Amino acid sequence: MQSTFEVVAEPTRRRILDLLLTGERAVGDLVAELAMSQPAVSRHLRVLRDAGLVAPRTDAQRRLYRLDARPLAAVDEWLEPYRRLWAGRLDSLAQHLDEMTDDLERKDAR
Amino acid sequence: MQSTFEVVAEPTRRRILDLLLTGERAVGDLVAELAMSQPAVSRHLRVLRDAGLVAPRTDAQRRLYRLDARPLAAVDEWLEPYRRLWAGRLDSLAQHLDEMTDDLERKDAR
DNA sequence: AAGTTATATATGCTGGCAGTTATATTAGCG
DNA sequence: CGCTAATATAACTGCCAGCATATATAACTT
Repeated sequence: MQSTFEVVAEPTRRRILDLLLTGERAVGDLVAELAMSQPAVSRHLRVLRDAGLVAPRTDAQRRLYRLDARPLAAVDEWLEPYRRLWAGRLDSLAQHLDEMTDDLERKDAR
Repeated sequence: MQSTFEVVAEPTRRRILDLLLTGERAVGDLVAELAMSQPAVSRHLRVLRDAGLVAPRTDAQRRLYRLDARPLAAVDEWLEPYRRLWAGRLDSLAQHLDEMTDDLERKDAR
């Protein structure tokens, strides 16, 4: 099994996720929008499914895939310490403190 | 040339970036911390350099590499529309509005 | 039940990536 | 100037990812 990073590194797979942002789609629809064979798309969907990033729903012969963004939180978390490095330096400390406050609130909410 | 996504998908390269978070390091230091041959590490550094994620500074025979996180902003931006999907739904709209306000402020600052 | 539609899996090919060892390069040192 | 140290590049190898074609599976249609 691949990490979320590797799964999302593939351009076509990112494209698929972007398409699913607007709502669920059948495999055929995706094939039409990506210039690629149906098996290739099904394979990418398999990888995305194994990573927990998409989930299929049966509708007659079609499989409608919907997005599940939760695994992407891992990427976001890895990015966290870098974020304040590319942001303006002066307000980075304030931003950091804001984020920590957010974290605490989130923990309280659970 | 690889995209920032692909560059960062490689676990060893992420590890290198993580190590550089605490400050610049010589190649030899990195080799010591990663269980890997020196040429392998130099190769990863080449990829990271080409991606603009690290930059070397000469110190006698050694090359000290420092982090440059700016290219990671592209990853962060791609992540943006997904972020509110894994966040709690109820406050996601407010969060979205906050982010848009931040964007405006950032534009003003430029 | 046979035919059709929609998707998944099998198979084979190919290119590129990450690792190794060997060698080149560059800088300091006696 | 020869020698050592530190890093980069070259050459080779094994492997895996992504693609296409061919085939299997599943569901609907008549």
